[in-house]
Amino acid sequence: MPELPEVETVRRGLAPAMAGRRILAVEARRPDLRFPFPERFAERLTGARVAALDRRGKYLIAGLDTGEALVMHLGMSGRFTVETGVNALRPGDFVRAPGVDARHDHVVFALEGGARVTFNDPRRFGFMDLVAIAGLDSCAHFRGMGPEPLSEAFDAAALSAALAGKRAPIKAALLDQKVVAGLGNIYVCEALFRTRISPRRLARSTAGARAARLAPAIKAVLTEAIAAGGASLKDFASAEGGLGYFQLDFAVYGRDGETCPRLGCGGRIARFVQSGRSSFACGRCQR
DNA sequence: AGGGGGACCTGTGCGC
DNA sequence: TGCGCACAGGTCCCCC
Repeated sequence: MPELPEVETVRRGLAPAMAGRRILAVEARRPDLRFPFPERFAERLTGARVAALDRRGKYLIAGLDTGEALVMHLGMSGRFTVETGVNALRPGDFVRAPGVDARHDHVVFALEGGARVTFNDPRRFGFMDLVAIAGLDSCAHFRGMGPEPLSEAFDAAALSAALAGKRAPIKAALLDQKVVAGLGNIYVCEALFRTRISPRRLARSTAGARAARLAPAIKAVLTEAIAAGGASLKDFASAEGGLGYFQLDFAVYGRDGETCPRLGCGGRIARFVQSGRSSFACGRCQR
């Protein structure tokens, strides 16, 4: 479920249970997710205090007082469940989010303060890693990663410079985490719709005026999505239901065949495949 | 060197 | 009801 807004929503849901707390126990129920867990994964985490829970792009970063950071990625299907007051629960009281199959509970953290945090990931495209905080920015996960789209560093000039000269379609360029961090298939489609740019347009032809429209549109669509995710945080914290991902009203994503929502356009939303992934766009108003 | 396509997994929904 | 196929929010690796 994870593009930047979803990961940020997860971060906000996990922070109260994890930030400032000591990790009392860790259980990794299999040797790997997408990648093998780091050596002595559980031992290196046990007893460590989580200083803060941060996010970079689609990654969650739990900085520890051991000098290491727990780096987590949700992949396509990763999700966390938080149960608070576990000590008060009796056997059988376990509350599970609908649609979450316990067979795919791969990592369980017991936190000081009584919370139990469970990572569930059916497809196992997610992963966890332990990285020295001193070398975090230059580690394999973050080296070369583009700016945070909601930071001041990401503006029209920065985006324009990153797109200049690129022969790839703008769709592919915006999915490239080196151009800007955190965008995925949904929000790229949505940002391109808002700016009336065709996903097929070559990135280099969007440098300049179109990039100047894109940068603020990307910030807006992400900000709105985070606000919508935040609305369902209560559900998340109580481990009931998902994050309201599909409660969000996307203008074009998943709306193949529908009439373009742009007032007065009258075009039709088409689905087509670019570099193996679905794009959704209006053929009339997006150029 | 940059970019496209396949691989990695499991689950779900659809048409037949 | 059952089967096969297409498809799903991401990233890495290989090959051109």
